[in-house]
Amino acid sequence: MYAHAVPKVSQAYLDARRQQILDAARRCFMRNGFHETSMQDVFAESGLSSGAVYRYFSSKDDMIVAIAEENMSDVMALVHSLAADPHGEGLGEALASVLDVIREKHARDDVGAMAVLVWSEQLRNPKLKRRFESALREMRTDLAEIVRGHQDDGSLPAGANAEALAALLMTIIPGFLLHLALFGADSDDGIPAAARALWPAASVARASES
Amino acid sequence: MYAHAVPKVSQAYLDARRQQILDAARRCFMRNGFHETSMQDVFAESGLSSGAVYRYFSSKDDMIVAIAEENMSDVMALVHSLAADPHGEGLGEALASVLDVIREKHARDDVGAMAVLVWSEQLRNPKLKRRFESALREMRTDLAEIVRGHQDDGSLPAGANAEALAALLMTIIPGFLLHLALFGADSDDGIPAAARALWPAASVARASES
DNA sequence: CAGAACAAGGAACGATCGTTCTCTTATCCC
DNA sequence: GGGATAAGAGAACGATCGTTCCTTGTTCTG
Repeated sequence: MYAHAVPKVSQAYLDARRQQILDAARRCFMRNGFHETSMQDVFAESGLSSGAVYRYFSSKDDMIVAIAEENMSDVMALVHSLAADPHGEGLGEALASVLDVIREKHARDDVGAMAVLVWSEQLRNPKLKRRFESALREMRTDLAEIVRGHQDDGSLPAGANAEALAALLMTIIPGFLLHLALFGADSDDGIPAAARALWPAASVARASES
Repeated sequence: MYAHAVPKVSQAYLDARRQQILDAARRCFMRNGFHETSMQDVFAESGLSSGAVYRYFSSKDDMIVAIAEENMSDVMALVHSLAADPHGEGLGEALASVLDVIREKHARDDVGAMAVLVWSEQLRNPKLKRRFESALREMRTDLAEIVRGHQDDGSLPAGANAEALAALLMTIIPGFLLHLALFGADSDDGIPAAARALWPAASVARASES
């Protein structure tokens, strides 16, 4: 006769508390890394007790995975939305706008530094590793499609393997994330601009060949 | 059990012991990361006692820094030696041979995975951060010189900022290291080949423009 | 051959770790 | 409004951490 297993507080309340813990944990992890951060640090930062936190996360590892996946899908979404909508311009323009958006996101919440933490964690956590592998593969597939488009219009060498070209171009994204983590979002690299210069729009490329 | 306590001993002996500890530590760190590895793990892996290990390294952090710097300068040396001797071919060929050498080194001793650990550590360790920053800057300067050469022979756009182009190309190296750490040295990516296709030697580029 | 010098061994330390458990407080339904 | 129950607090736990320190054994020096 358990007609109603009614919670004592609203779902929205529970969600808010969970997010409050995740936000605090993120700040801690960003400050000290996953394994140099103690649960006591998270309790203090969140303003909650161990009992409360352990109600929402069954272990420290659970929390790490939750945050890692959040960061992973953030970057994924960024790249995917821009890859799906190729802006009509050249490959350089597409790549540059991905990098610009990543830089903005890094200025807002240090996505580069968190990415580095996640890469390192993923080496040891099989669950994260699987997620990360499939995320990268998916991004590479998206990118290969774009590469093929640019091979057709002549702005990329037609003979080359599109998947391999995509894999090469893909490495620029983690490389840029590391660059941001190291030098900051304000660093005066002209990396996106360099991408635009290196792979100009097809019409420009054709014009300059005259 | 073991050859007990060796007194007054040659410098070569001391160096060998130190290296024995570093090698053991490297294996441990590779297996479990820096902070998930305990000193007890290192004692066991090296076959030495805490007393012995602490004679050679004053703290765990000291050991981490020693190993991180070793890995950093390994990669540095690899890239530098190939960058200094540009092989006469195109930019793609130069980049591809750097990547090939890095892949071989990864097959031998997991340089990609260790690099990821170091990046993450460097976020929190100011000493490592400084070393890493200056290492990257140095590599970028080398690379910018090469870029300028290829701008002069027309295989790269002359109008673009050479430093920024170098910074963009640089991101490929950590990106590739991460790729290796994730997918392994045997993964059937054609990334070096893609680099060759993307930036062929100047003569080839000129010939294909006909 | 005595004993100084010193590398290596390993027990032990206090601190801190992640987690559990008990108790209090707040909220809901009837 | 009272009983049931969930949320949260916080003391306490055993384990394990990095490190210290005293001992042991060996080879060198004089």
